[in-house]
Amino acid sequence: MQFAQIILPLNLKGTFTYKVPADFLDKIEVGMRVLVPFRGKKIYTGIVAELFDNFEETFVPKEIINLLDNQPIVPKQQLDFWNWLSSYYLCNLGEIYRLAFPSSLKLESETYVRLLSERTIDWQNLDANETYLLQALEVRQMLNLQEIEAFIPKKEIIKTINALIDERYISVDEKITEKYKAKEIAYLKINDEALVSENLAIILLKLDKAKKQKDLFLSILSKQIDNPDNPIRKSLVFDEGNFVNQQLKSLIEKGWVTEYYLEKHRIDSYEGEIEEIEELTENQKKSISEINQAFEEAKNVLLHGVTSSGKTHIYLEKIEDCINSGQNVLLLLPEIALTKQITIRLEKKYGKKLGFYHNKLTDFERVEVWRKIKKNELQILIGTRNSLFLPYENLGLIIVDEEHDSAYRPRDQNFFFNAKDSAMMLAEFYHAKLILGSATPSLESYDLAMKDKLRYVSINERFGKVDLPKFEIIDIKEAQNQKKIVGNFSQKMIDEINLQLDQKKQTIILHNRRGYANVIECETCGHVTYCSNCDVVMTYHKASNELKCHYCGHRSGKPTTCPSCNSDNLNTKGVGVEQIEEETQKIFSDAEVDRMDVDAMRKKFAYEKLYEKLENGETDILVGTQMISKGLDFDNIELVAIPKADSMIHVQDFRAEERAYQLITQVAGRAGRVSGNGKILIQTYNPSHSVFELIKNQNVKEIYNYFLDERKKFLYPPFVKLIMIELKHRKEDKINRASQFLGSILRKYIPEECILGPEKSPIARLNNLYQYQILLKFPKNKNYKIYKELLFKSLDEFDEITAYKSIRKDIFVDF
DNA sequence: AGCACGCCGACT
DNA sequence: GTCGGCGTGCTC
Repeated sequence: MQFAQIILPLNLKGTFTYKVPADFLDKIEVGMRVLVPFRGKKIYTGIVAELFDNFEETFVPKEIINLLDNQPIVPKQQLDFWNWLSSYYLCNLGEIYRLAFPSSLKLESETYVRLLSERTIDWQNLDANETYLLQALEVRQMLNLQEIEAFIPKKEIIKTINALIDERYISVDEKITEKYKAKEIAYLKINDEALVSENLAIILLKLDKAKKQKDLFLSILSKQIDNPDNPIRKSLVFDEGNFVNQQLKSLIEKGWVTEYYLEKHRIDSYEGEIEEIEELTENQKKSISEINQAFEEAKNVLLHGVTSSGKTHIYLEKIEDCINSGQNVLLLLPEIALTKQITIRLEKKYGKKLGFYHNKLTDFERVEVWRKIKKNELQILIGTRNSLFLPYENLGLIIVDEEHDSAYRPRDQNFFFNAKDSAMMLAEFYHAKLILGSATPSLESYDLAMKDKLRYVSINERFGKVDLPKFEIIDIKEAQNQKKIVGNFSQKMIDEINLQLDQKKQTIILHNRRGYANVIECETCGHVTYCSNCDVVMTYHKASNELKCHYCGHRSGKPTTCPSCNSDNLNTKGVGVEQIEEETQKIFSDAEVDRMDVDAMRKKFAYEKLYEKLENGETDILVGTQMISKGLDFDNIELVAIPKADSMIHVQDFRAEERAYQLITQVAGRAGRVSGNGKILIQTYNPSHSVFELIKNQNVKEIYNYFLDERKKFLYPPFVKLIMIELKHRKEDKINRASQFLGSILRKYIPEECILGPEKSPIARLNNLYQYQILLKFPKNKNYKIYKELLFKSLDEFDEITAYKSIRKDIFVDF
């Protein structure tokens, strides 16, 4: 194979062709890393995507500089997966590669500047920057751009370097440096021949003159004799005896002691005792056998288990099965931080065979996990969506916990993909089994399960037959009419919370809106403050006494008078969680009230502190946003109150009701986990709204059928496939024209009824970029592929207009 | 993506 | 007059 298609870590379409030099012909394989030149001298680490012989020379390909691996680092299954992602989500392979690899595995050449000696420097004719640079280079022969930045302003660097190149004082080169360094720890040992007793006696005699050296020698010796199999840490010996390197050095020079290094793994593994899992209940056993049945039929599973039904136990059992059959497991979680329980359990059982992979790891830690997976040293990997890209060799089972969670499809980073759906494809490429688990499955998964494309396994009873929480709807309008209301709380809700306080039980109040008030409005002229970067009203945060934009993070001080008319008649509109907290504090003045939202949790250890308070029963009432629906498993919570449930429904998003259902049900799951006395109070102006009625009855089938009917009626997933194209640019007229143009291209190929827009995005400007969007509703049959091809074609046609190249284009498939 | 090349405004 | 802005073009 003479030629190779290489994936580069750049957001460019397709792959690039390189020639394989003769030395590598018999070594190179698909999936290996190579160093290739790209655009002048720059060198990148690419991935071999394909090898082939006949190449029609329409251009002269460059040669591969070096082969970095002895064996493929990206398994075949992963490359298939990348290709699928690229075509399904319309993103470039380079973007996927960038996301998949820790950056230390993607060596990139660095530009550095070198002093040439061929001319004597004429210092008179140099400007200040040129003088600085040359002086610096006289001290250190080579400097990289970052180092130069320390003493020359960023803007002037290029100019300075170019001027000096012209004068032939310096030259510019590219250098590749290995970034990853194993963390090494120094150990000491007495050499074998020194240990022979007659030698030992002589040594000790000789050391009589050097007291400190003798002490050091003896200190090492005693440790080595006490524990011959344990390596002796140098730092430990030094700390104990206050030794210094010079003393060690002379012992080494005399050939009595050796200093050696061992690689330390940055990630500490669990070293405690290993524990067996508990016995399963009848219900759980039944689910297991249903799952086994499904696996035998080569079907994947949707495990729909009410909160605290013990889904985790079932995962553990299936993980065990998979490992016993000699294969490995990937357990995906929406976010690693909040899911302690399963981790602890698995850690106790699998110890060092368990690995973690998530965004909080440093790059080097990621590399270590990569290597361990590659070497097949881990049997279980627990991780967030990025762990889909690890180089598994022997994957037998993928579990996606909380499969409905929107953290699997974040909209604001990289290219868009849904980790849950991607996991299903990955499982297919590996011929691995898959379990999606949730107490509130996404409608899409539920629909698949009803069609038996996923096997539906449900557990509708809590672990230990604990009763499920009861739901009650409070008509706030009626309460208002009867004047039985304080602020946002009906008397009924207040009474119920007081009842809990009397019994020393804890209460959760859910209000899913950050800040104190949505807006500060001038009552005189109607002025409201908009974010300077976005087309969004700033939210008032009382706790920090400022206005915040929840979209770009912009902050500004709280105005005391109207910025427009100077009136001091300012009023707040729209209730945020801070205000609910304030009211709660006022109404239940003796209770300890805490708030849990992104703003309150920003401080270091805020979460840990709050968690402890809750655990110790110090907190009586916890007020929070959707954050409180995750990971708070406390036995003493019995009441969940939702004073303004309507705010969750009145969001313009076709998933709003589904999300409201999921959020309420998830929070409800926190109540009465042990006692079975859980109670959920939902306050609303629309007590007869179908969603609330359905939630109250908790009839899963009815709820999902209702959602499905709605989606069918208004043509939304799972009945159609949605693709959103979002165009962004600093100039509104440009983006307007461009999106109209893209719309017209699309209409040329695709039927009118499939295309909505272009129109301004609900947030017309974000971070100073104007946004327009086009929504595509494609049929969910064989035509989907055809339409998608046509979409490809349209986008290509759009890209040909050079004037629109600077427009940012984000594509959200199945968003 | 990023980097070079090329054509128009505000300054020594 | 220049410096530097960013629109445009290209990368195997």
